[in-house]
Amino acid sequence: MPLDRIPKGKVIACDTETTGVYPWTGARPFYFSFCNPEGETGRFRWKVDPFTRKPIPIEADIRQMKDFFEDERITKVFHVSKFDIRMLQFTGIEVRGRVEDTYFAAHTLRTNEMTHALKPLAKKYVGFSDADEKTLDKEVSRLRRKAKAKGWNIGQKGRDGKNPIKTDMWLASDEFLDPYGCGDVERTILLWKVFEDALNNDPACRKFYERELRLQKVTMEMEARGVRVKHEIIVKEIKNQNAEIERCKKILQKEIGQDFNSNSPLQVSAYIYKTLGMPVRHWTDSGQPSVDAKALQEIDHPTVKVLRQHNSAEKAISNFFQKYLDTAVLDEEGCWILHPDFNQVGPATGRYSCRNPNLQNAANALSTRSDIPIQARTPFCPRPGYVWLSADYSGEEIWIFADGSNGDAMLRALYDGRDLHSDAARFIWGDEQVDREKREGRKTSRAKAKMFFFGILYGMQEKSMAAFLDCPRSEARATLRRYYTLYPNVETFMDFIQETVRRQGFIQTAWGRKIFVDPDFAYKATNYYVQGTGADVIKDAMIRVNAWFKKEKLDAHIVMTIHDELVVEIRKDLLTRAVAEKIRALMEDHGGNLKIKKLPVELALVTKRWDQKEEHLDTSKLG
DNA sequence: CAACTCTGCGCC
DNA sequence: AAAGGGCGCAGAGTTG
Repeated sequence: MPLDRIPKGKVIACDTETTGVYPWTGARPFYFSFCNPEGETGRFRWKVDPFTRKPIPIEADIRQMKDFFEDERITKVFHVSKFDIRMLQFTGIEVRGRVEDTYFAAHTLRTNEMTHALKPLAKKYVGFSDADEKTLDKEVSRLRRKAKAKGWNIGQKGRDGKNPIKTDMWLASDEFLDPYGCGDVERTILLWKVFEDALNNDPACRKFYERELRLQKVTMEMEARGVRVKHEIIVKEIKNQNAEIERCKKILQKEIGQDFNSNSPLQVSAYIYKTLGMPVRHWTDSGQPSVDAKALQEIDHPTVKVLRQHNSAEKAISNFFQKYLDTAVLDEEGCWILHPDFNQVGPATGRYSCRNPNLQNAANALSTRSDIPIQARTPFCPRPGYVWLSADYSGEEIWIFADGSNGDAMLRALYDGRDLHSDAARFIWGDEQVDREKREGRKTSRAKAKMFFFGILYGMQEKSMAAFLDCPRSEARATLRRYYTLYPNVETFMDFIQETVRRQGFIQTAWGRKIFVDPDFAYKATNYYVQGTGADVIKDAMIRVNAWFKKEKLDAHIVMTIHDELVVEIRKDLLTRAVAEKIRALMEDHGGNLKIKKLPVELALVTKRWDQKEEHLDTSKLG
């Protein structure tokens, strides 16, 4: 049985159970558990009002927890500390002193772990059974049905898309909840013992673990600040897209059938390949005839065009605008704000990922390759009195590639400010073709050369390359050879990286951070190097930029991080030339981890709406 | 009903 | 032998 207090110790694992995952709309903790290295557990449990879902705090517990969490001498260990620290903040409890995080540790030590969730990790590394979760899940499912009948306010699906069972643990009795709640802190402390040793034995690894801990403060500020969206624009966009859906639906029902569902790949496939009798040219991974955009684009048929317009409109609503509407919250100033959930160590490469909503994939009609573009950035805008400075590393991948591979020709071209993809297009397909396209206002060859580079980087094989270039394999091979002649480092670097993976099972970014790669998938490793190094670049930059804002007490805030881009919200009158250039310089400085002098950063300005970004900001025009 | 896979698609 | 990398999201369809 857990104690009704916090066990003694210098290092304590902590966890909270909550009424939801989204504190911005009222989710709060109602269960707080603790475990010391000796395995003694303790917990506080508060009642939850079944109609408001609000936990009823006990003042004495809060006082005890404040004494504990504010005590700088005690190390607190969490699994995904960001979540618990924020939940505690919303309860009026500040977490001070050293924080350790088994989630960060797991990811830093083994980037290729199947999952970094607490229960599977504990099962794998310390043999801790995960049976308690299933037992509790079953009980909560049962109680949810009873609660529903009583008219209680039980968790709805939505917002996070997660199982609402996880948000209704407050329904369970101690008998069911304690083994689970205290199980998690027991797992955490056991895992920490293992991971702490591992980190101590690997100082290089610890360096990156420490960086994640420092970066988390930046992440939490970024999320708390959030991103403003205009509610009325979202509503208007949904209305417009709905009208488009209705228009398309009428045509599709008339042409194909009353109950035709264009969201069903199965039904679309039947229509395209059976009813219309089109030849199958594209296949899905599992060998089914594909009806993706690429396949449909090749079919010149009026109804198919309507089908694609319909799907685009549906996606605009479901994937973007509806999600924004569902997750936006009203702040004190009357602005609608999105508070996304950034994951610092989601991707295996060390990049950030983002969800609820994902701000890293907001459709941008200006840069999309689709011929039916979605414009999802229209509702995004700076807060009143602020502007956005959008700073992105221009051509980051190719700079990192050239740097890592010591590509003389590539570096020379980059330093000369040449357009590498244009050069490559000329080299591969000839001046005549490129010049002709230029006169006709097209950039087909250049775009193809760019895709060619990324294809190589992503490990594209000859077969796909031939399909991409629409030529026989022999010709694709010849084209690749010519590309290698222009940039010899591409071939040697790819070979070197893949050989490294086969030999040692991991690669190292320019920062020296290890990324583990399955030797059977060595072709992925070159991209891992570039993507992973890019992650190192922006993570260091975020820490520097944020620290400088703090030091200068500047009313400026990072609001988004999009792989090679930072969006900074800054009070309008503070965005001077000096400030803009300082941000640029802080980002361009790679701390000597690259051989090149700097990674060039381009600045852009957003004053009204994200989709009306003014590119190539000339900072000399600022005050 | 919840959890899973498959398909497709937006971004870098 | 075969493979274009990394994500999050939603809907359809299946499974238990």
